[in-house]
Amino acid sequence: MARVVVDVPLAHLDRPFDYLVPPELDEQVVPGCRVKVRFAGRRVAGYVVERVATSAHDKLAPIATVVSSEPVLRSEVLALAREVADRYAGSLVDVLRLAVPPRHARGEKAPRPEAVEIPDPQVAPPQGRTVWTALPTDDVAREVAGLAAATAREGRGVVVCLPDHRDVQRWSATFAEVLGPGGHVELTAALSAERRYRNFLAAARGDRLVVLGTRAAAYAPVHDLGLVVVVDDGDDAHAEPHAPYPHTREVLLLRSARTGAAALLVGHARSVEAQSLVESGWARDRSDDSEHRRAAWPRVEVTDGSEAGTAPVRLPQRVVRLVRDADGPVLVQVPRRGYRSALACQRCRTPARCRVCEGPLAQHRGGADPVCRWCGHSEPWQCLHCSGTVLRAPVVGHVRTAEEFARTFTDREVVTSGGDTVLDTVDDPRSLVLATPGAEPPATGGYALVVLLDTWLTLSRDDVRVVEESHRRWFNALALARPDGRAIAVGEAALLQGLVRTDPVGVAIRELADRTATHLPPSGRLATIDGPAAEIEPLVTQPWTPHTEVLGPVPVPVLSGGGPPGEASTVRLVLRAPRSEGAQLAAALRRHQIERSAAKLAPWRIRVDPPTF
DNA sequence: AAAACCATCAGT
DNA sequence: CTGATGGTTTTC
Repeated sequence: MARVVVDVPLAHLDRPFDYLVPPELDEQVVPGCRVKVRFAGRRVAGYVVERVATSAHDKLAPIATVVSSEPVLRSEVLALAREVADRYAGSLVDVLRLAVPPRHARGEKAPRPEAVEIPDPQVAPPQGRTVWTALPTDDVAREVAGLAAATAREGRGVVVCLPDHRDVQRWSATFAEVLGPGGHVELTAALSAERRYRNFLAAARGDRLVVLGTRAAAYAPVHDLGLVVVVDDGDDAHAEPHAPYPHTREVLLLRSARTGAAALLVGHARSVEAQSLVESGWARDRSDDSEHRRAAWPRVEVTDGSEAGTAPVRLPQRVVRLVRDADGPVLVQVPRRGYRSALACQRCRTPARCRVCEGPLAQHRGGADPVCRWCGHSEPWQCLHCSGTVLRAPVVGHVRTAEEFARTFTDREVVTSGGDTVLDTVDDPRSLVLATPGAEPPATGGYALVVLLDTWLTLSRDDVRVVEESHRRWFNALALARPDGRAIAVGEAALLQGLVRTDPVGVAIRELADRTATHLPPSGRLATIDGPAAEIEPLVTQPWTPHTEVLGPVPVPVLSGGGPPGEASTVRLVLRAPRSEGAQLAAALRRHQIERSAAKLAPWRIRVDPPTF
């Protein structure tokens, strides 16, 4: 007999089913292989998870066919996927869809790659768990490649996850240098189906020990895992957009915990989650003191854009002067337009928060009382700081930034990077690059000057993570400056102290304290449930866990491409629980989904610890 | 989408 | 009590 996980998404069928193995298939049915079975009259795909001698069930159906004997679902990955599904109140097969790429027959038949010898990097394999907040002068890719080489030379596997495939390509070049040709494989969705499956199999078969990839690579079936690395874990590309919405950092931390593999979170900025791991003692802190930081980061100055006797301008004279004086490429970071901005006090610019739950406020019609986006509470607003009663919603006009810059700096080669035209690198010293956050191309030798425009606009985003996320973007841009480079930010100095001191850890410490005070992740556990108002409203009185606090329901902002028009309105419930009750909360959410799927009702959309909400 | 399950009821 | 019937539930 064989225990089979069937590929059906229904929550109440999220468990293995037993099947008879016909004698002629006996040798082919191995744990981890793909099979087809008859399930409720239908032929469905499945994975064999175990061969067993007995079953609690008496009338077993036979396995219909073996798709392939290739064991693509290793037991370590299966256990990880189960843990991820439980943590996020989702189904195992939903996680397996992320973990195991589609089969490609040609890729499976292709000859296996030859064994290679990895050069000795002359460093010890890493141990324990580390949060490394790197300086611009650190060659992070090369150092991580060295750690990977040291681990692989001991016969142990390595998984390195980067935000997007552009980063993977850059790092891959460095890995090829350090580990030699064939020392590692890439695993990203940008690869062809065949290439992706071949690389996956190279890891699954133990032919390659080092995997470099994007979020799906977190489940790479490398043998004897020895090291997991998450690069720039604050980047929202690490958050999986498909149910159950797992985050690469959490997946790899779970994996490190269950296998005992060393773990490294590295980036130029520090996420509050990383800081929380340091403060709880779970991970070691690797960061630099202010003296080393001053030497390695560019000097940052702030200008508020106010010229003598005039209103603040977008491109202050001080910035124009620095750009004119810069002898080398210049990077100008321009925040993307189209953010939903948070409401703030017109007079003192203090962000407007709900008096009941500290949630962000939204104003649906001008002049109407603001409504809390978390708990729905509404009342006339008054600023807690200055008692002002007028709210402002920062709005930015349509500015043709590139044209404006080309006119101002006629001796510069003005280029843009962002949206669907992202530059890989820049090497003309006359270049002035206008880039949106995350799309900044590295310049050969580094930038002479980095300009951060409109920091007030970046900071006005309506999002719990604004401060953390803004600083992450700024530090990543600043890290592209050359060692003697300079930087200038246009904004309010009082709000940019962490930036001026180039102190990513300080920013993370303050933000984490803030999260702790409001019982938000990572200090607390948070979940959101989206569903039809009639179904969600009764949940308000539900006893979730002893200390779960229920906020809302509130209308779901905008469901882009969601349900058919005219469908009953969707609302969102927000649940806040202590971290210690996280598993209990996820289990309670899961029980609702099971009940619903058994009753043939559409599942609710449930997110546990969403990066933003 | 088939099979198993279950309640109901006519006919003994 | 049995067997036929039809709707519901389960899904190995």
